[in-house]
Amino acid sequence: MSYWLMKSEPDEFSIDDLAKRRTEPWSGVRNYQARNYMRDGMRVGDGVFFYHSSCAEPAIVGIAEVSRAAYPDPTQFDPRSDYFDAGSNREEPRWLMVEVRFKRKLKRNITLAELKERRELRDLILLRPGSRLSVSPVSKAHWDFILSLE
DNA sequence: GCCAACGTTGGC
DNA sequence: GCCAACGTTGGC
Repeated sequence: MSYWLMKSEPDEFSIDDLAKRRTEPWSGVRNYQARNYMRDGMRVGDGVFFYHSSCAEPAIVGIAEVSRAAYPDPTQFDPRSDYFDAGSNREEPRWLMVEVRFKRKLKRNITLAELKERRELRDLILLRPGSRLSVSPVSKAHWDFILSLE
């Protein structure tokens, strides 16, 4: 079992939205590294930290799990979608997505500021300078440590 | 293959 | 809204 962190802007899709929907196709990832993590790494049942980005208080706010492994993201084929990619095609889809299922909200939000204070987390990909990956791996040690902060 | 220009991300 | 960091694009 592996662990991951996925970013979402709460104005677009928040942990409360996921709680209501129960499961959500994670469409719109248009970064090759993030796609490769989904394709090569993410398996059904993997743990996911749900992170709120681009907001007043960036933080890990909840836990989800992978409920479906990578499959082609249909929005790449839809000319009306913001995520349309004219360079992709159905025979060889360029972009993939996974589906995630809500597990629970954290008892309290663990803020980016707090994560940065913890020496134990200095290698967390989220905290690497300039890291903008919307999907990134989390080691079991980091996963367990972050949960211990809850 | 290089690299400048451009667009995006995301914290602040 | 600013801007640093990064990825992508496209001319050469």
